[in-house]
Amino acid sequence: MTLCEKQLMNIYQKLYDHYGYQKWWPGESAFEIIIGAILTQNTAWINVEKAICNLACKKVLSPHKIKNISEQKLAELIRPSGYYNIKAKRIKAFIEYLFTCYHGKLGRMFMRDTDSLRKELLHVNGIGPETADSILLYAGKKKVFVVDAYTRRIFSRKGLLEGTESYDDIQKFFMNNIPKRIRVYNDYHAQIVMLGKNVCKPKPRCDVCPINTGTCKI
DNA sequence: GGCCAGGACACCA
DNA sequence: TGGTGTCATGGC
Repeated sequence: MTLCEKQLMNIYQKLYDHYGYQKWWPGESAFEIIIGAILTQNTAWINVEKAICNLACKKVLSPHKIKNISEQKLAELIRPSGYYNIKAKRIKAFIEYLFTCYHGKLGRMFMRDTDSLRKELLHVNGIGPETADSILLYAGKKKVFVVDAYTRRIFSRKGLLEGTESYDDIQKFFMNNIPKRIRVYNDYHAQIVMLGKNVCKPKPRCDVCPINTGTCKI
C-alpha cells in the first residue's frame, strides 16, 4: 500500500469511526435520488427535502408524472430548493433524455455501460460531473467516485491536493488510491459531506475536526 | 442583514 | 482554458 493510499484510508477510518456508516443516498428510489441530485446543486439538503416532499405529496415523483406536468408547475413545487426555474428546466431535460433514449425506464438506462452512460448524462443540460457521478453511484450503483466542493476544500487543506486540479483529476486521485468497491466510494463521499457540513466551512473549526491529526492545515 | 449551502452554464478574454 | 456573473430559497 502506498503512502497516499494509507493517508486516504486513514482519513476515511477516522471519519467512519466518528460519524458511522452513512447509508447514502437519502432517497426511497433511484428516481428520487436523481431528482435529489439535481435539486441539491449549490443548495442545502434541508431545502431539497422540502421540494422532494412537495413532489411526493402531489404524487408526481415518477418519470411519467414529471413528464406530464408543466415546467411552470414543476418549478412551483420545487421552489423551496432555490434556483427553481433553472432546476425545473434541468429536470425536464433529464426526463426528455430518459424517454427519448430509454422509453422512460431507469432500469434500461442503467444497463448501459458506465463510461458511455456518463458521457450521455454529461450531454444533458444541467447535469455536470458531480451530478452525473452522483446519479451513477447512488442511483445506478456504478463504481464511480463523486467529487464535490467539500472534497476539494478538505483535501487541499490536508495538503493532499493543490486545490487547482480538475474534477476528473481529483476523481482519478481517489479512484486510484482507495479500494475499488462501491461501498467505499459510496460512504467515503458521504463522510466527506458530513465533515464538510459540520466542520469544514469556509471559516473552519479545527477544534472539532475528527481528522485533525496535528498536521492538519484546516 | 450577511453568509452559506452536497453546481452548472453562458459568456468573455 | 480559466475567470466571472447568474440562477434563488431558507437556516443560522
